[in-house]
Amino acid sequence: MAKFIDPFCTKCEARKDSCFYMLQNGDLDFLNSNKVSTFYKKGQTIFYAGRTPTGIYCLLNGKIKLSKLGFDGKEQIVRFVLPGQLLGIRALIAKRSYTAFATTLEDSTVCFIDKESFFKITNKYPAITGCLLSTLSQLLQEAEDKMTSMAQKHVRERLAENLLFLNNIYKPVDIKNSVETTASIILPREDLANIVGTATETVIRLLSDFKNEKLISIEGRKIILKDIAGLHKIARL
DNA sequence: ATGTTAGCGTGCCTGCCCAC
DNA sequence: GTGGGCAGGCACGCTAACAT
Repeated sequence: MAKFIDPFCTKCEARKDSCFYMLQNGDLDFLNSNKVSTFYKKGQTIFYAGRTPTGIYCLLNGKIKLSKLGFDGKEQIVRFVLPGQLLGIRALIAKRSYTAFATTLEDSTVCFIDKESFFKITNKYPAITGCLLSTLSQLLQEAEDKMTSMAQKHVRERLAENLLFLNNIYKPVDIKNSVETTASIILPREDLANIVGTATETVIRLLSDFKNEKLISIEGRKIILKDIAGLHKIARL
């Protein structure tokens, strides 16, 4: 279980994965004195759709899901946020309200930087703006891929695709670059269904099929991928 | 130790889409 | 029009985790 830690930005492990990696010591001190670190327990909401952003959030440790509610009140998970990634950047830059809910998937520590301080830093470092543009482009690419997948793939294919995606999310940092190594995915079936865009029962049935086909193993709530190549084939990747 | 709750798994039924 | 496949929804039972 994650513990609350409030490091100086100079010592922040997550910073090397963020757009703030190029900041010099003086500016790190400035960032450090203008950030507020908050510890959230699993399942807590960081911000709600409709709220006006007053700054940005940077995830220090833990995992966060960004989700939207459909017309019928059904949740759709649109993205995961990992340590070092920024949260709420699109709404802040677009000067719009948040369009999604941010909820912790596990105990997490989040740093909040008010928008004045954030824009002061980005104005001084054009490279950060470049990094943000790159990040937003990547998010757009992912959204387009997801849209295509939802429109053209069957639930079975989408589930395989998302299991492979989650495998990367849940990999420990030290084996992150290993293609074949698998992780234990610990996510409620309901959340999995909300990512795939289907019903919980359908996910349970398909997971059971995958298990019988020896593509995965299930230990309680843990899902472990056994046949990465097989899942790739099903997902048509 | 016991009761409660949340999550998981399964069966059954229904609706939609497509091929014939 | 009909049958088959796919997917969703509802109901129910089981189990593990949690609270008292």
